[in-house]
Amino acid sequence: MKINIYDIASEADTSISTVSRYLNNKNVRPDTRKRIEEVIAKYNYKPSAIAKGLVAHSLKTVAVFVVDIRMPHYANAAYYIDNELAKLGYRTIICNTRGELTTIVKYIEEVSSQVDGIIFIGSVFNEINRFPDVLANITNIPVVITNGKLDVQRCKSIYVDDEEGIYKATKYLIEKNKRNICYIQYSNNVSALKKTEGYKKAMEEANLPINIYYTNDLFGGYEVTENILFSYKNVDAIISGEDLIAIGAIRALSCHNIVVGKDCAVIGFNCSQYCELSNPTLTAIDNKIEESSIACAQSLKEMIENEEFDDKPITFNCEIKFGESA
Amino acid sequence: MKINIYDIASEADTSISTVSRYLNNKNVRPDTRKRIEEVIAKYNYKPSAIAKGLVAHSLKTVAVFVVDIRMPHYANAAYYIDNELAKLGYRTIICNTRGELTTIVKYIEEVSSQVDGIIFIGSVFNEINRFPDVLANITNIPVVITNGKLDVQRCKSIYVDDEEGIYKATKYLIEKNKRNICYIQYSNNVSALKKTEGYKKAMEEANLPINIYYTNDLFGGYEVTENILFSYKNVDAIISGEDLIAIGAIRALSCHNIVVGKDCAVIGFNCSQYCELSNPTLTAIDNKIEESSIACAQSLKEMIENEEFDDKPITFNCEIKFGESA
DNA sequence: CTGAAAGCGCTAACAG
DNA sequence: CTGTTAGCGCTTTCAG
Repeated sequence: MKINIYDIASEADTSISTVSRYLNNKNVRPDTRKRIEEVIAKYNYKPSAIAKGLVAHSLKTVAVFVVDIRMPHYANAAYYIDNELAKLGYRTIICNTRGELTTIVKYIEEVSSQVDGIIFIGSVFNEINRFPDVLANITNIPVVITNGKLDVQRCKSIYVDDEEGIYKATKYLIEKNKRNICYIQYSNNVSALKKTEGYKKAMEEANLPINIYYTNDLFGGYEVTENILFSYKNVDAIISGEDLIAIGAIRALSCHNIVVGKDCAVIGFNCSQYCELSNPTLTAIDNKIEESSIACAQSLKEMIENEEFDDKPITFNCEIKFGESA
Repeated sequence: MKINIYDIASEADTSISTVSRYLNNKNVRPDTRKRIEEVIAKYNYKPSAIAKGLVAHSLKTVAVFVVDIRMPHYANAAYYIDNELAKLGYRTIICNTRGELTTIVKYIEEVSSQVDGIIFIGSVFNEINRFPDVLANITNIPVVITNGKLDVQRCKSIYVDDEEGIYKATKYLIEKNKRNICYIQYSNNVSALKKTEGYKKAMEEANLPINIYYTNDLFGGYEVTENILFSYKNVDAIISGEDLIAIGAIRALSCHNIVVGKDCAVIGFNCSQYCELSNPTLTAIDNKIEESSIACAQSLKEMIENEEFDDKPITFNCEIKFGESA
């Protein structure tokens, strides 16, 4: 039933090498070419990418590890990476790990012998360094990681200066005469901690009180803000390391009849599309997802195709993108 | 440099078949097993998934076609599908097509000879039927499509009754004494048109005026609603076939000091996580993304692993999930 | 321009 | 339990 290159060759009365040449756009005499074309059309033959892959030692496929594709940050990253990789001739396998070590390990084991390289999005994946036997799986292929560094031969790091981003945001609020600025930390990976440091640094420099709240729930901004309003009544600004938390904060403030942007400023992080849908629209730190994602894809392609690569990390700086909330 | 099964066999002083048996957890005498294990560990050997795939005629990989992974609906679908497929032993290749025919064609050609099956999310992909030569690419593998049917041998359809969903929502508003209900149609694929039909049907049955507005911009809800407020001042309810449009509508209404949920009701569609972040929270049609996505994954697995399959379409019905906006 | 033959790394009879 | 052998479907020398 399944047609292969031998079938085509015999029916077109030529050799498999000639069919192979035809398939790879090499020189084939017009009449031979015509016969091959007819047989291929007749049987609707498609060469096996797997067999091709065995010879080429590559399926032109890359795995992208994210925490959860439903979160706008990862969805954006996956979108831009897939887009860029497609241009560069690679397919994208998506791995939703939920940040769970067991899931990460399972995906790495399954995928590492099938892909040409791996992109890890997010500092959670630094955890892998603690498990040498897991690391061993990716020792043969190039990897790119954002906001981190893996202890393997061929690893490229793409950094986004999260700390500086939140520092900038905090400074901005201080300049706008905000004095009671709270920070809501979401999760506790390396990036989350750095962001918190940025807040602390700016507040300390200005000799202002530090007030940090925590949540691990992406939709927990509302609840945390209710706590803030209860425990820190004169709050006049809230910053969060994640847009969705900030949007939750806006909702809570509005429910308490606090005019967001005036009575209390709010700044988010990631600059996801939802900033524009928030009411009022959210001011947020733009952490250059598109640029950094494209850099991930391009760097990995370089590493896959050349033994040598520039292992100097790439760093992107954040900017504030203004909405109505601050 | 690259180690293969021959290297392991010779260094462990046994045959490749024995190594193969070891790798596939078959019976191997303890001492032989031990030698093999040592050599494998020494060289950090990982069997090639590609070579395995060539023999098995399968890489245990599935392609999922979406319009844009950044849209919550597709992100959710991709998440649940990846999750379910992972449980079933398959990897997920993601294809962001933006709904562009050329991109769809390109991805199909690249991917069809590499994957065990394809899942198409969304009625846009019905367009493929118009191009027999594209269809020819997927004639050898099983496909699953939501809200559509492709003219290939092995196609399973998973439907979500969008029309009924919007019909239900409209009826509900009518029962709540809303009389000037507008509908905002987003994009114009089969599903979008069906939703509009659901609205029309309910309005006609109740002898109420039909007012349909259009946008192709996922973030265009704000603008359209401004138009509505200008041209149809006594509007008392807005329904949209997409949550983000509805959230934009809420924003516009609020800006005009119209109390959403009281003066004007708003109902969205998809029941994405952002319903809860909206201010006020959005009432929306739950179109069972999790259930239908799992059904996609399971159906495709059945089709991949069995020549026979139940080609009866599966249909899911929508429910209203209440927030504060209606 | 074309064909024969070797090989990519693994699995699966088959005979021992 | 183990080794030999023949593929899986393609690319790539190397002669012709």
